Amino acid sequence: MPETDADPLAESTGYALRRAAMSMLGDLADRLAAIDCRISEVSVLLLVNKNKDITATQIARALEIKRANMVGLINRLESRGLIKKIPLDGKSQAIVLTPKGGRRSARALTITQQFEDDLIARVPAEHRNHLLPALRSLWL
Amino acid sequence: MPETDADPLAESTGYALRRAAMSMLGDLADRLAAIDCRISEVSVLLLVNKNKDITATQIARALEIKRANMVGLINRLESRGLIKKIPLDGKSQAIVLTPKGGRRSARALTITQQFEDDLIARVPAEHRNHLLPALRSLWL
DNA sequence: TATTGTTATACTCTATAACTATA
DNA sequence: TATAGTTATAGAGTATAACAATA
Repeated sequence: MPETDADPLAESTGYALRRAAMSMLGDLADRLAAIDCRISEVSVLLLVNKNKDITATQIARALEIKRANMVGLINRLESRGLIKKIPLDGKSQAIVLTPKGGRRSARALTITQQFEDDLIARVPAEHRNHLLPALRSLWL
Repeated sequence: MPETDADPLAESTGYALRRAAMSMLGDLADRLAAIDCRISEVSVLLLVNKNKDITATQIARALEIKRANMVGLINRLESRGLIKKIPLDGKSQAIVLTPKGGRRSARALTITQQFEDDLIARVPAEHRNHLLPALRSLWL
């Protein structure tokens, strides 16, 4: 059976970057299904946990999510009782974790840290310490 | 002005991988707009150019695209006169480049090779040779 | 029976434009 | 004037289930 010749994609760092990211995101999404959360939702929970009285706009800037797309994300977390909104003034509102959200955030942190350990363990030792700096150099 | 504390995301290889891939894909998509092609379309053109009489199902396997999602992709390329379908038997059909598709594929290759060079150039020299093998180890 | 191509459908993520109210 | 939150909308990628025709 003749295999397809994937060149020049096979030698492409860009293509490998996309495939590695897709693979990684699929794995992480599967693990986060255990706490009924999407990757984007967990990103918000962890960020809110670390930053008291952060606003939706600040979250959007930190995660490079468009403000318009924060609305559904925040509302979904709020409707599940994981976060609540607290008015800071007439215009801004802080996003804070509820007790339930705090517990969910803690579980999310456990899962993501284990995920991170497993991810790094798959990289051969001689390349391991180069990966994060290399990725950061591409992270405009 | 207090900045947001993005930890633990800031130290996460998984997060950096996602951000690097998103940044890279955005850059590439911008460059491919010059030849009015999406990234997925160019992937198909380059693959078809390298593999004579490849079928849509084989393309789908090589690029890890679901067969159902190949239909629109192939039809869009066909309606623009870049590829044509040639029956192999009553069930399978080869996807081949038209002359116009061949020229488009050549331009796509020039753009993607320049893109690749620019991408690699952004990685500090001491990490450069480690990136591709590290990514491949994560590419399940 | 398994495979190819296809239709239909749905969900996620991303993106822009424009509106309201407030700083 | 600029910013925060929001609405509406659209495009792109990805996913599954199911079907007809053919190997």
